[in-house]
Amino acid sequence: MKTESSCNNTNNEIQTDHKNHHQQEEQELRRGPWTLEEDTLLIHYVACHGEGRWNLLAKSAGLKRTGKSCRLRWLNYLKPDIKRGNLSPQEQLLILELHSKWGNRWSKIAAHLPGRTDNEIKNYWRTRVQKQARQLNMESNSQSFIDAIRCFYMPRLVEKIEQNSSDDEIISVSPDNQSQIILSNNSILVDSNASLSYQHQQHPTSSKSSPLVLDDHEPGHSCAYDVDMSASMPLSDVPFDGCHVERNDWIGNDMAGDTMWDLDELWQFRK
DNA sequence: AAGGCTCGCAACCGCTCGATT
DNA sequence: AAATCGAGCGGTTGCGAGCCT
Repeated sequence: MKTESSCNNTNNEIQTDHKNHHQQEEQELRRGPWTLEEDTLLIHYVACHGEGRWNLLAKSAGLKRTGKSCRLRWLNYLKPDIKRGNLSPQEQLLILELHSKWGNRWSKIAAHLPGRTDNEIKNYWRTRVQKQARQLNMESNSQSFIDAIRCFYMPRLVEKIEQNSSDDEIISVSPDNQSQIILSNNSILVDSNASLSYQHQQHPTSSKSSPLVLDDHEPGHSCAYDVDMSASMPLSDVPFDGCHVERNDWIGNDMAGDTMWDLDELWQFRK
């Protein structure tokens, strides 16, 4: 008959063994970039058994990865319908619009962009859009920046899209077919609830259309700009309270050649 | 040429939620 | 009802590539 202490010893040994085994498993788990072999294993396993039960999948497939890691690798990289390459102006426009509606609901936004992942959209927002906010000395979630997006960047995107198409064009349709973005002559209509509509208007001092009016300024000094709401789109009832930027933040920065955030272009609309 | 810096992207982490036991 | 587990989400980090000085 075992004494209590011997039972405890046995239990302790079992617990220690279990702990060691667990630690060993933890140590064996791979992290970091996926190898070609791992990708092949995962693709082959999913092809044979389908997605889901990721922890089980990881073990069964012989992958020394967590289920989470496998899931992420599959959804963000290996899945066959993943789109690669730069986001088109249409996609960028849609992201901006949907983000204004839903905020950081990346997966929800991604659901409206076939082939794009939530991770990709999140990265786009953080690296491109938030960078612009920083350069404007704005909070990326501030009303001022939202208005700057609506009043300047989104119309720019619409222009770019228009340059590539002459007729009415449906840019995007939601998965449930309840909403869509339609590009028409000089305007863009977003979703069935008419949450947003753009009308391009001619700027009085420019041959280009723009709702944005910039105050005059001296190079190297701070400047302020305001949006001329009379020349703006009807969507925004929220007053744009202006912002202050350093010219040095704009000129000579590496975004000047960017297809979306052409800051030199922005300066052309100064009074 | 080389070292430092910045940027973009892939991957990880912590948390939450819903289903199951 | 509580515990457990799988899945998903959003925030954050780390690293490689390219750029700058």
